[in-house]
Amino acid sequence: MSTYGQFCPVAKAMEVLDERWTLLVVRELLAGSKHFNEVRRGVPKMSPTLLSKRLRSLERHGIVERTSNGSRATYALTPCGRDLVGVVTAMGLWGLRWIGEMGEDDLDPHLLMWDMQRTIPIHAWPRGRTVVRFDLDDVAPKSARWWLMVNGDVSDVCDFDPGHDIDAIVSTGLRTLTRIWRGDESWELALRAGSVTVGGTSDVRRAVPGWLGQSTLAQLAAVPA
Amino acid sequence: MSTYGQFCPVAKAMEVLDERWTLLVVRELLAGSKHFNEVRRGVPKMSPTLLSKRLRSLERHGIVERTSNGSRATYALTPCGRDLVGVVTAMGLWGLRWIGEMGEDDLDPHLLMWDMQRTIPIHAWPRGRTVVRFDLDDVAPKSARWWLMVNGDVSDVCDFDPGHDIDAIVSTGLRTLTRIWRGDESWELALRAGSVTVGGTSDVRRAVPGWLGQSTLAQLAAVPA
DNA sequence: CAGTATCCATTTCGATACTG
DNA sequence: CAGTATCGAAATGGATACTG
Repeated sequence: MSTYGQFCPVAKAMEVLDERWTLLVVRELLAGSKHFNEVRRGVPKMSPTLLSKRLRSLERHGIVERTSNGSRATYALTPCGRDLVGVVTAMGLWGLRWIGEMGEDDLDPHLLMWDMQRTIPIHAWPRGRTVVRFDLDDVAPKSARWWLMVNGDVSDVCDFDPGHDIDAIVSTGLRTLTRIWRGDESWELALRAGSVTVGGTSDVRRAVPGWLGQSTLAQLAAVPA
Repeated sequence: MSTYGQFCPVAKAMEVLDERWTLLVVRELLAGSKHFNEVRRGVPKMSPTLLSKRLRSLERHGIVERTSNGSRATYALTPCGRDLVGVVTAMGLWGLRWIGEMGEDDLDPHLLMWDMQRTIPIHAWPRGRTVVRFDLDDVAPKSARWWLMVNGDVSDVCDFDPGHDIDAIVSTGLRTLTRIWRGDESWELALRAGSVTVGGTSDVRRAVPGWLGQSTLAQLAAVPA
Protein backbone atom coordinates (compact mmCIF):
# COMPACT_ATOMS: atom_id res chain seq x y z
CA MET A 1 0.00 0.00 0.00
CA SER A 2 1.48 3.31 -0.93
CA THR A 3 0.42 6.47 0.76
CA TYR A 4 -0.82 9.80 -0.47
CA GLY A 5 0.59 12.01 2.26
CA GLN A 6 -2.75 13.73 2.78
CA PHE A 7 -4.88 14.11 5.89
CA CYS A 8 -8.05 14.09 3.78
CA PRO A 9 -10.23 11.13 4.73
CA VAL A 10 -10.87 10.36 1.07
CA ALA A 11 -7.14 9.93 0.59
CA LYS A 12 -6.81 7.86 3.75
CA ALA A 13 -9.63 5.61 2.59
CA MET A 14 -8.21 5.25 -0.88
CA GLU A 15 -4.86 4.21 0.52
CA VAL A 16 -6.60 1.10 1.73
CA LEU A 17 -9.16 0.61 -1.00
CA ASP A 18 -7.71 1.67 -4.31
CA GLU A 19 -5.69 -1.43 -4.88
CA ARG A 20 -6.89 -3.61 -7.66
CA TRP A 21 -9.53 -6.21 -6.63
CA THR A 22 -9.78 -5.00 -3.06
CA LEU A 23 -13.27 -3.58 -3.20
CA LEU A 24 -14.51 -6.59 -5.15
CA VAL A 25 -13.33 -8.86 -2.39
CA VAL A 26 -15.21 -6.70 0.07
CA ARG A 27 -18.25 -6.91 -2.16
CA GLU A 28 -18.06 -10.69 -2.00
CA LEU A 29 -17.82 -10.67 1.77
CA LEU A 30 -20.73 -8.25 1.96
CA ALA A 31 -22.66 -10.64 -0.25
CA GLY A 32 -22.14 -13.31 2.35
CA SER A 33 -19.13 -15.36 1.30
CA LYS A 34 -17.27 -16.75 4.27
CA HIS A 35 -14.57 -19.03 2.90
CA PHE A 36 -11.63 -18.63 0.62
CA ASN A 37 -13.00 -20.59 -2.29
CA GLU A 38 -16.41 -19.07 -1.82
CA VAL A 39 -14.92 -15.64 -2.31
CA ARG A 40 -12.95 -16.95 -5.26
CA ARG A 41 -16.15 -17.90 -7.00
CA GLY A 42 -17.10 -14.26 -7.09
CA VAL A 43 -13.70 -13.16 -8.39
CA PRO A 44 -12.71 -16.11 -10.54
CA LYS A 45 -10.20 -14.14 -12.57
CA MET A 46 -8.18 -13.25 -9.51
CA SER A 47 -5.25 -15.51 -8.75
CA PRO A 48 -5.39 -17.30 -5.40
CA THR A 49 -2.07 -15.75 -4.44
CA LEU A 50 -3.44 -12.30 -4.92
CA LEU A 51 -6.68 -13.08 -3.12
CA SER A 52 -4.69 -14.38 -0.21
CA LYS A 53 -2.64 -11.22 -0.18
CA ARG A 54 -5.69 -8.99 -0.29
CA LEU A 55 -7.44 -10.85 2.50
CA ARG A 56 -4.36 -10.47 4.63
CA SER A 57 -4.16 -6.78 3.85
CA LEU A 58 -7.82 -6.30 4.71
CA GLU A 59 -7.19 -8.15 7.93
CA ARG A 60 -4.28 -5.89 8.80
CA HIS A 61 -6.49 -2.89 8.24
CA GLY A 62 -9.17 -4.20 10.54
CA ILE A 63 -11.71 -4.71 7.78
CA VAL A 64 -11.72 -8.50 7.79
CA GLU A 65 -11.42 -10.93 10.61
CA ARG A 66 -10.06 -14.34 9.95
CA THR A 67 -10.77 -17.22 12.26
CA SER A 68 -9.41 -20.67 11.81
CA ASN A 69 -11.75 -23.14 13.45
CA GLY A 70 -9.58 -26.19 13.25
CA SER A 71 -8.94 -26.79 9.58
CA ARG A 72 -11.48 -24.50 8.01
CA ALA A 73 -10.68 -20.83 7.74
CA THR A 74 -13.52 -18.35 7.93
CA TYR A 75 -13.48 -14.74 6.86
CA ALA A 76 -15.89 -12.18 8.16
CA LEU A 77 -16.18 -8.44 7.94
CA THR A 78 -15.61 -6.46 11.09
CA PRO A 79 -17.96 -3.57 11.87
CA CYS A 80 -15.52 -1.35 10.03
CA GLY A 81 -15.70 -3.67 7.05
CA ARG A 82 -19.46 -3.90 7.12
CA ASP A 83 -19.59 -0.12 7.04
CA LEU A 84 -18.01 -0.29 3.59
CA VAL A 85 -21.44 -1.17 2.30
CA GLY A 86 -21.91 2.55 1.71
CA VAL A 87 -18.82 2.77 -0.43
CA VAL A 88 -19.57 -0.37 -2.40
CA THR A 89 -23.15 0.72 -2.98
CA ALA A 90 -22.19 4.23 -4.07
CA MET A 91 -19.66 2.76 -6.43
CA GLY A 92 -22.14 0.26 -7.82
CA LEU A 93 -24.92 2.75 -8.32
CA TRP A 94 -22.60 5.09 -10.14
CA GLY A 95 -21.37 2.24 -12.34
CA LEU A 96 -24.90 1.18 -13.06
CA ARG A 97 -26.01 4.68 -14.01
CA TRP A 98 -23.02 5.66 -16.10
CA ILE A 99 -21.25 2.60 -17.43
CA GLY A 100 -23.80 0.77 -19.48
CA GLU A 101 -21.52 -0.74 -22.09
CA MET A 102 -20.17 -4.16 -21.34
CA GLY A 103 -17.50 -5.76 -23.47
CA GLU A 104 -17.68 -9.39 -24.44
CA ASP A 105 -15.16 -10.16 -21.73
CA ASP A 106 -17.42 -8.74 -19.06
CA LEU A 107 -20.02 -11.39 -19.77
CA ASP A 108 -19.54 -14.57 -17.84
CA PRO A 109 -22.26 -17.17 -17.50
CA HIS A 110 -20.67 -18.78 -14.44
CA LEU A 111 -20.51 -15.51 -12.60
CA LEU A 112 -24.02 -14.56 -13.64
CA MET A 113 -25.61 -17.82 -12.57
CA TRP A 114 -23.68 -17.83 -9.30
CA ASP A 115 -24.86 -14.33 -8.50
CA MET A 116 -28.42 -15.18 -9.45
CA GLN A 117 -28.40 -18.30 -7.35
CA ARG A 118 -27.39 -16.47 -4.23
CA THR A 119 -29.65 -13.47 -4.76
CA ILE A 120 -32.97 -14.81 -6.01
CA PRO A 121 -35.90 -14.34 -3.64
CA ILE A 122 -36.41 -17.91 -2.53
CA HIS A 123 -39.55 -17.00 -0.65
CA ALA A 124 -41.18 -16.07 -3.95
CA TRP A 125 -40.78 -19.62 -5.27
CA PRO A 126 -43.22 -22.49 -4.85
CA ARG A 127 -42.86 -24.74 -1.83
CA GLY A 128 -41.66 -27.96 -3.49
CA ARG A 129 -38.64 -28.47 -5.69
CA THR A 130 -38.67 -26.12 -8.63
CA VAL A 131 -36.22 -26.16 -11.51
CA VAL A 132 -35.59 -23.52 -14.14
CA ARG A 133 -33.33 -24.28 -17.05
CA PHE A 134 -31.50 -21.53 -18.88
CA ASP A 135 -30.55 -21.93 -22.55
CA LEU A 136 -28.08 -19.30 -23.59
CA ASP A 137 -28.07 -19.23 -27.35
CA ASP A 138 -24.90 -17.22 -27.92
CA VAL A 139 -22.50 -19.08 -25.70
CA ALA A 140 -20.13 -21.99 -26.24
CA PRO A 141 -22.10 -25.24 -25.78
CA LYS A 142 -20.43 -26.30 -22.56
CA SER A 143 -21.50 -23.11 -20.78
CA ALA A 144 -24.81 -22.65 -22.52
CA ARG A 145 -27.10 -24.68 -20.31
CA TRP A 146 -27.76 -24.09 -16.65
CA TRP A 147 -30.12 -25.49 -14.10
CA LEU A 148 -31.27 -23.30 -11.25
CA MET A 149 -33.21 -25.02 -8.47
CA VAL A 150 -34.98 -24.09 -5.33
CA ASN A 151 -35.96 -26.72 -2.82
CA GLY A 152 -37.29 -25.63 0.53
CA ASP A 153 -35.12 -22.73 1.52
CA VAL A 154 -32.07 -23.78 -0.47
CA SER A 155 -31.14 -22.69 -3.94
CA ASP A 156 -28.61 -24.35 -6.19
CA VAL A 157 -27.20 -23.99 -9.63
CA CYS A 158 -25.29 -26.31 -11.91
CA ASP A 159 -24.18 -26.64 -15.50
CA PHE A 160 -25.20 -30.27 -15.90
CA ASP A 161 -28.59 -31.91 -15.86
CA PRO A 162 -29.37 -32.75 -12.24
CA GLY A 163 -32.12 -35.04 -13.47
CA HIS A 164 -35.18 -33.39 -11.99
CA ASP A 165 -38.31 -32.32 -13.76
CA ILE A 166 -37.98 -28.91 -15.31
CA ASP A 167 -40.64 -26.34 -14.57
CA ALA A 168 -39.51 -23.59 -16.88
CA ILE A 169 -37.01 -22.95 -19.64
CA VAL A 170 -35.62 -19.48 -20.14
CA SER A 171 -34.13 -18.99 -23.59
CA THR A 172 -32.14 -15.90 -24.34
CA GLY A 173 -28.66 -14.56 -24.95
CA LEU A 174 -26.04 -14.11 -22.28
CA ARG A 175 -25.89 -10.38 -22.86
CA THR A 176 -29.63 -9.96 -22.58
CA LEU A 177 -29.85 -12.02 -19.42
CA THR A 178 -26.97 -10.06 -17.92
CA ARG A 179 -28.59 -6.75 -18.82
CA ILE A 180 -31.86 -7.77 -17.27
CA TRP A 181 -30.11 -8.97 -14.16
CA ARG A 182 -28.21 -5.71 -13.82
CA GLY A 183 -31.41 -3.77 -14.32
CA ASP A 184 -30.48 -2.22 -17.66
CA GLU A 185 -33.58 -3.78 -19.20
CA SER A 186 -36.80 -5.02 -17.69
CA TRP A 187 -38.16 -8.54 -17.89
CA GLU A 188 -41.37 -7.17 -19.31
CA LEU A 189 -39.84 -5.30 -22.20
CA ALA A 190 -37.46 -8.11 -23.05
CA LEU A 191 -40.29 -10.64 -23.08
CA ARG A 192 -42.47 -8.40 -25.19
CA ALA A 193 -39.58 -7.75 -27.59
CA GLY A 194 -38.97 -11.48 -27.84
CA SER A 195 -35.33 -11.29 -26.79
CA VAL A 196 -36.28 -13.66 -24.02
CA THR A 197 -38.73 -16.50 -24.22
CA VAL A 198 -39.95 -18.55 -21.34
CA GLY A 199 -41.33 -22.05 -21.70
CA GLY A 200 -43.58 -23.73 -19.18
CA THR A 201 -47.18 -23.67 -18.09
CA SER A 202 -48.76 -20.27 -18.46
CA ASP A 203 -48.84 -19.84 -14.69
CA VAL A 204 -45.17 -20.61 -14.44
CA ARG A 205 -44.27 -18.36 -17.36
CA ARG A 206 -45.98 -15.47 -15.65
CA ALA A 207 -44.21 -16.24 -12.39
CA VAL A 208 -40.65 -16.67 -13.65
CA PRO A 209 -39.64 -12.98 -13.69
CA GLY A 210 -40.74 -12.71 -10.08
CA TRP A 211 -38.78 -15.83 -9.15
CA LEU A 212 -35.61 -14.47 -10.66
CA GLY A 213 -35.83 -10.76 -9.96
CA GLN A 214 -32.69 -8.77 -10.43
CA SER A 215 -29.35 -8.07 -8.80
CA THR A 216 -29.18 -6.46 -5.39
CA LEU A 217 -27.82 -3.29 -6.92
CA ALA A 218 -30.60 -3.07 -9.47
CA GLN A 219 -33.13 -3.37 -6.67
CA LEU A 220 -31.47 -0.48 -4.87
CA ALA A 221 -31.38 1.63 -8.02
CA ALA A 222 -35.07 1.02 -8.58
CA VAL A 223 -35.89 2.74 -5.30
CA PRO A 224 -34.14 6.08 -5.83
CA ALA A 225 -32.99 7.42 -2.48
CA MET B 1 -6.73 0.76 -17.29
CA SER B 2 -6.98 -2.93 -16.82
CA THR B 3 -10.27 -4.70 -16.73
CA TYR B 4 -11.87 -7.12 -14.32
CA GLY B 5 -13.94 -9.12 -16.77
CA GLN B 6 -17.07 -8.75 -14.68
CA PHE B 7 -20.46 -7.36 -15.53
CA CYS B 8 -20.94 -6.14 -11.96
CA PRO B 9 -21.33 -2.38 -11.86
CA VAL B 10 -18.96 -2.17 -8.90
CA ALA B 11 -16.27 -3.79 -11.02
CA LYS B 12 -17.06 -1.58 -14.00
CA ALA B 13 -16.82 1.49 -11.79
CA MET B 14 -13.58 0.36 -10.21
CA GLU B 15 -12.02 -0.18 -13.61
CA VAL B 16 -12.23 3.56 -14.03
CA LEU B 17 -11.72 4.70 -10.47
CA ASP B 18 -9.30 2.38 -8.75
CA GLU B 19 -6.18 3.82 -10.27
CA ARG B 20 -4.00 5.70 -7.87
CA TRP B 21 -4.85 9.41 -7.48
CA THR B 22 -7.92 9.27 -9.71
CA LEU B 23 -10.55 9.84 -7.07
CA LEU B 24 -8.49 12.57 -5.45
CA VAL B 25 -8.42 14.45 -8.74
CA VAL B 26 -12.18 14.09 -8.90
CA ARG B 27 -12.40 15.35 -5.33
CA GLU B 28 -10.48 18.46 -6.33
CA LEU B 29 -12.76 19.09 -9.28
CA LEU B 30 -15.80 18.59 -7.07
CA ALA B 31 -14.28 21.12 -4.68
CA GLY B 32 -14.30 23.62 -7.50
CA SER B 33 -10.83 23.58 -9.04
CA LYS B 34 -10.95 24.42 -12.73
CA HIS B 35 -7.37 24.69 -13.90
CA PHE B 36 -4.40 22.38 -14.01
CA ASN B 37 -2.34 24.10 -11.37
CA GLU B 38 -5.38 24.68 -9.24
CA VAL B 39 -5.96 20.93 -9.14
CA ARG B 40 -2.28 20.43 -8.47
CA ARG B 41 -2.51 22.49 -5.35
CA GLY B 42 -4.86 19.91 -3.94
CA VAL B 43 -2.62 16.98 -4.93
CA PRO B 44 0.84 18.50 -4.56
CA LYS B 45 2.58 15.16 -4.27
CA MET B 46 1.33 14.04 -7.65
CA SER B 47 3.67 14.60 -10.54
CA PRO B 48 2.35 16.85 -13.31
CA THR B 49 2.86 14.11 -15.83
CA LEU B 50 0.63 11.80 -13.92
CA LEU B 51 -1.99 14.46 -13.31
CA SER B 52 -2.05 15.15 -17.02
CA LYS B 53 -2.48 11.46 -17.71
CA ARG B 54 -5.30 11.11 -15.20
CA LEU B 55 -7.16 14.14 -16.52
CA ARG B 56 -6.94 12.70 -19.99
CA SER B 57 -8.19 9.36 -18.79
CA LEU B 58 -11.09 10.98 -16.98
CA GLU B 59 -11.87 12.88 -20.15
CA ARG B 60 -11.88 9.70 -22.20
CA HIS B 61 -14.32 8.19 -19.74
CA GLY B 62 -16.68 11.12 -20.00
CA ILE B 63 -16.12 12.26 -16.45
CA VAL B 64 -14.20 15.44 -17.20
CA GLU B 65 -14.60 17.91 -19.98
CA ARG B 66 -11.64 19.93 -21.05
CA THR B 67 -12.08 23.19 -22.90
CA SER B 68 -9.23 25.28 -24.15
CA ASN B 69 -10.39 28.87 -24.35
CA GLY B 70 -7.43 30.29 -26.22
CA SER B 71 -4.43 29.64 -24.04
CA ARG B 72 -6.06 28.73 -20.76
CA ALA B 73 -7.31 25.21 -20.35
CA THR B 74 -10.33 24.62 -18.16
CA TYR B 75 -11.45 21.36 -16.66
CA ALA B 76 -14.97 20.69 -15.56
CA LEU B 77 -16.89 17.67 -14.44
CA THR B 78 -19.58 16.37 -16.73
CA PRO B 79 -22.92 15.32 -15.21
CA CYS B 80 -21.43 11.84 -14.96
CA GLY B 81 -18.46 13.27 -13.11
CA ARG B 82 -20.56 15.36 -10.80
CA ASP B 83 -22.49 12.26 -9.90
CA LEU B 84 -19.30 10.88 -8.39
CA VAL B 85 -20.00 13.09 -5.41
CA GLY B 86 -21.79 10.09 -3.91
CA VAL B 87 -18.73 7.90 -4.27
CA VAL B 88 -16.31 10.50 -2.96
CA THR B 89 -18.57 11.28 -0.02
CA ALA B 90 -19.08 7.64 0.89
CA MET B 91 -15.35 7.10 0.72
CA GLY B 92 -14.62 10.17 2.82
CA LEU B 93 -17.17 9.39 5.49
CA TRP B 94 -15.85 5.90 5.84
CA GLY B 95 -12.29 7.21 6.07
CA LEU B 96 -13.32 9.73 8.66
CA ARG B 97 -15.12 7.16 10.76
CA TRP B 98 -12.56 4.41 10.62
CA ILE B 99 -9.14 5.80 9.85
CA GLY B 100 -8.37 8.21 12.61
CA GLU B 101 -4.62 7.79 12.76
CA MET B 102 -2.60 10.12 10.64
CA GLY B 103 1.12 9.65 10.18
CA GLU B 104 3.49 12.59 10.27
CA ASP B 105 3.59 12.50 6.49
CA ASP B 106 -0.14 13.02 6.27
CA LEU B 107 0.14 16.40 7.89
CA ASP B 108 0.80 19.21 5.49
CA PRO B 109 0.32 22.86 6.46
CA HIS B 110 0.10 24.03 2.84
CA LEU B 111 -2.65 21.57 2.06
CA LEU B 112 -4.49 22.34 5.26
CA MET B 113 -4.43 26.10 4.81
CA TRP B 114 -5.40 25.79 1.17
CA ASP B 115 -8.36 23.64 2.05
CA MET B 116 -9.40 25.96 4.87
CA GLN B 117 -9.13 29.00 2.66
CA ARG B 118 -11.48 27.59 0.07
CA THR B 119 -13.95 26.12 2.53
CA ILE B 120 -14.39 28.68 5.32
CA PRO B 121 -17.85 30.25 5.52
CA ILE B 122 -17.02 33.75 4.29
CA HIS B 123 -20.52 34.97 5.11
CA ALA B 124 -19.79 34.36 8.78
CA TRP B 125 -16.91 36.82 8.75
CA PRO B 126 -17.12 40.57 9.42
CA ARG B 127 -17.70 42.90 6.49
CA GLY B 128 -14.33 44.64 6.29
CA ARG B 129 -10.93 43.09 5.84
CA THR B 130 -10.26 40.51 8.53
CA VAL B 131 -6.99 38.72 9.09
CA VAL B 132 -6.27 35.64 11.17
CA ARG B 133 -2.72 34.54 11.73
CA PHE B 134 -1.87 30.93 12.46
CA ASP B 135 1.20 30.04 14.47
CA LEU B 136 1.97 26.36 14.23
CA ASP B 137 4.35 25.53 16.99
CA ASP B 138 5.51 22.11 15.85
CA VAL B 139 6.41 22.89 12.25
CA ALA B 140 9.61 24.03 10.56
CA PRO B 141 9.82 27.82 10.79
CA LYS B 142 9.26 28.53 7.13
CA SER B 143 5.88 26.77 7.14
CA ALA B 144 4.86 27.70 10.64
CA ARG B 145 3.15 31.01 10.06
CA TRP B 146 0.12 31.61 7.91
CA TRP B 147 -2.16 34.53 7.25
CA LEU B 148 -5.76 33.86 6.33
CA MET B 149 -7.78 36.85 5.15
CA VAL B 150 -11.29 37.62 4.15
CA ASN B 151 -12.13 40.83 2.39
CA GLY B 152 -15.61 41.31 1.01
CA ASP B 153 -16.45 37.96 -0.53
CA VAL B 154 -12.90 36.90 -1.24
CA SER B 155 -10.68 34.76 0.96
CA ASP B 156 -6.94 34.42 0.65
CA VAL B 157 -4.11 32.67 2.37
CA CYS B 158 -0.36 33.18 2.34
CA ASP B 159 2.75 32.16 4.23
CA PHE B 160 4.28 35.65 4.43
CA ASP B 161 3.10 38.74 6.21
CA PRO B 162 0.77 40.58 3.87
CA GLY B 163 1.16 43.66 6.05
CA HIS B 164 -2.41 44.13 7.25
CA ASP B 165 -3.60 44.48 10.80
CA ILE B 166 -4.15 41.14 12.44
CA ASP B 167 -7.47 40.49 14.13
CA ALA B 168 -6.72 37.15 15.68
CA ILE B 169 -3.86 34.79 16.25
CA VAL B 170 -4.49 31.06 16.45
CA SER B 171 -1.67 29.18 18.15
CA THR B 172 -1.61 25.43 18.07
CA GLY B 173 0.09 22.40 16.59
CA LEU B 174 -0.34 21.23 13.03
CA ARG B 175 -1.76 17.91 14.15
CA THR B 176 -4.30 19.53 16.42
CA LEU B 177 -5.41 22.00 13.79
CA THR B 178 -5.71 19.21 11.26
CA ARG B 179 -7.74 17.07 13.64
CA ILE B 180 -10.10 19.91 14.39
CA TRP B 181 -10.49 20.67 10.71
CA ARG B 182 -11.26 17.03 9.91
CA GLY B 183 -13.75 16.94 12.74
CA ASP B 184 -11.86 14.50 14.94
CA GLU B 185 -11.87 17.06 17.74
CA SER B 186 -14.07 20.06 18.41
CA TRP B 187 -12.93 23.65 18.70
CA GLU B 188 -14.56 23.87 22.10
CA LEU B 189 -12.77 20.94 23.67
CA ALA B 190 -9.43 21.91 22.19
CA LEU B 191 -9.76 25.46 23.47
CA ARG B 192 -10.78 24.28 26.88
CA ALA B 193 -7.91 21.78 26.98
CA GLY B 194 -5.52 24.53 25.97
CA SER B 195 -4.19 22.71 22.91
CA VAL B 196 -5.33 25.74 20.95
CA THR B 197 -5.17 29.31 22.09
CA VAL B 198 -6.68 32.24 20.29
CA GLY B 199 -5.44 35.78 20.72
CA GLY B 200 -7.48 38.89 19.94
CA THR B 201 -10.32 40.88 21.45
CA SER B 202 -12.69 38.76 23.44
CA ASP B 203 -15.39 39.21 20.81
CA VAL B 204 -13.06 38.02 18.13
CA ARG B 205 -11.80 35.10 20.16
CA ARG B 206 -15.33 33.90 20.62
CA ALA B 207 -16.03 34.30 16.91
CA VAL B 208 -12.97 32.57 15.48
CA PRO B 209 -14.22 28.97 15.64
CA GLY B 210 -17.30 30.06 13.72
CA TRP B 211 -15.20 31.85 11.12
CA LEU B 212 -13.08 28.78 10.50
CA GLY B 213 -15.55 25.95 10.90
CA GLN B 214 -14.47 22.55 9.63
CA SER B 215 -13.95 20.62 6.45
CA THR B 216 -16.85 19.89 4.15
CA LEU B 217 -16.69 16.21 5.06
CA ALA B 218 -16.75 16.93 8.79
CA GLN B 219 -19.86 19.03 8.26
CA LEU B 220 -21.52 16.14 6.47
CA ALA B 221 -20.50 13.68 9.16
CA ALA B 222 -21.95 15.95 11.82
CA VAL B 223 -25.42 15.59 10.29
CA PRO B 224 -25.76 11.83 10.23
CA ALA B 225 -27.88 10.88 7.29
C1' DC C 1 0.73 29.17 -16.63
C1' DA C 2 0.01 24.60 -18.45
C1' DG C 3 1.66 21.20 -19.29
C1' DT C 4 5.59 17.33 -21.96
C1' DA C 5 9.54 14.42 -22.22
C1' DT C 6 12.40 11.09 -20.51
C1' DC C 7 13.99 7.45 -17.76
C1' DC C 8 14.30 3.88 -14.77
C1' DA C 9 13.40 1.67 -10.07
C1' DT C 10 9.81 -0.56 -8.20
C1' DT C 11 5.74 -2.65 -7.86
C1' DT C 12 2.26 -5.32 -9.33
C1' DC C 13 0.03 -8.87 -11.18
C1' DG C 14 -1.03 -12.94 -13.78
C1' DA C 15 0.14 -17.73 -14.82
C1' DT C 16 1.25 -21.92 -13.31
C1' DA C 17 2.53 -25.34 -10.36
C1' DC C 18 2.64 -27.16 -6.01
C1' DT C 19 1.55 -28.52 -0.72
C1' DG C 20 -0.42 -29.97 3.95
C1' DC D 1 -10.27 -27.37 0.86
C1' DA D 2 -7.16 -23.53 1.52
C1' DG D 3 -3.98 -21.78 0.37
C1' DT D 4 1.81 -21.05 -0.84
C1' DA D 5 5.84 -20.78 -4.07
C1' DT D 6 7.99 -19.05 -7.84
C1' DC D 7 8.84 -16.31 -11.79
C1' DG D 8 8.91 -13.12 -15.33
C1' DA D 9 6.36 -9.57 -18.19
C1' DA D 10 4.18 -5.36 -17.94
C1' DA D 11 2.94 -1.16 -16.16
C1' DT D 12 3.00 2.04 -12.90
C1' DG D 13 4.43 5.99 -11.28
C1' DG D 14 8.03 9.13 -9.07
C1' DA D 15 11.82 12.37 -10.05
C1' DT D 16 13.55 15.72 -12.71
C1' DA D 17 14.12 18.62 -16.33
C1' DC D 18 12.29 20.94 -19.99
C1' DT D 19 8.94 23.75 -23.47
C1' DG D 20 5.69 27.10 -25.81
